[in-house]
Amino acid sequence: MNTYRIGELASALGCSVETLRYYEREGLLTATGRSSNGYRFYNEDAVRQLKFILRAKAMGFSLEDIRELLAIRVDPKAASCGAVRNITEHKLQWVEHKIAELQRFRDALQRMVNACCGGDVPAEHCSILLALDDQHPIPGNEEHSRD
Amino acid sequence: MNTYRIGELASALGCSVETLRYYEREGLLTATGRSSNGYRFYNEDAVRQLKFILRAKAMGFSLEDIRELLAIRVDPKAASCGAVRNITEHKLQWVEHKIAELQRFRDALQRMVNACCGGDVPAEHCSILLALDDQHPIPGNEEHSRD
DNA sequence: CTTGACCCCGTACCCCACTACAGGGTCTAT
DNA sequence: ATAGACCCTGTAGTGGGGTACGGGGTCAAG
Repeated sequence: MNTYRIGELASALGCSVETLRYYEREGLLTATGRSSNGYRFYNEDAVRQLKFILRAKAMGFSLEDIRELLAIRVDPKAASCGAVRNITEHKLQWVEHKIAELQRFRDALQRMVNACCGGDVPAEHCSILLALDDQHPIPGNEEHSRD
Repeated sequence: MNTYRIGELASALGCSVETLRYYEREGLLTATGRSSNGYRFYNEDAVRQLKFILRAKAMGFSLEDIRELLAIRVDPKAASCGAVRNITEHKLQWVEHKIAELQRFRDALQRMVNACCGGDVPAEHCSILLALDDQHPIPGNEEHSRD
């Protein structure tokens, strides 16, 4: 099985060497091992784990969140499939909650954009500014907005 | 016109006195004036501006975004409605991107849960890493999972 | 006239997720 | 044998968005 040195891994997945060492300190990604010269090395499993971390981060998860998500991978032989499913179901609900939250943001922003003429017109009556002022709620803001 | 002291304003709108002083340092909300004793006071305009800031923050705008929006709000004749919409649309796209990624993740978790026997079996195949790894989709779960 | 709530300013500190050194060791090519 | 790329550790700094603290002034009630 081929292995990677820290710099190879970093450039392969587009993060910095310092970030990898930081993740190791934070317990998110421990190197597969050390060569006799003390250099870290990483195998394909580590590569996959790092991919996971970077993706999760791009989704807006904090490193703390990611630490928890990684824990789902509890040493697979020791844990029962049922236990893992419980954790996963719990996380699933949590992710759905996050999605719902973001969708509310999106809907509010969308309503503002829709209501805005967006032209070269002076922004005196800009409906976005008005919406943020909450003087005149944008139509549809309260009526049928069951998310 | 009635005015508020910093503590009154803070408790009225639910932020801390320190935050208000911080916003002043950051140029987001300057007090209407100072009394003879040096105390800041705020009028209704300031109250509305703070409401604006807090709502925008709740929408997910950064203080930097808000600084821009405020500049427009304060002098709406000088700015076009389109400029305001640009900022908002940009944020909107960002949020939509996050939602899409989260949904992908949710689907992966869902597939994991569905594929899991949930029994007392060792969890060797229940890896969240596998679930997110496009190279190794959970068998039989790629066909009808278009949300 | 003291007590306590409120305000002032300045500075330092917090968390998060890095990023940047400094000072050293290792490996490979020339 | 030396240059240059790479690696190590440890510590310090960054930026965003505040929060806490120390030392002091102000003001109304008792």
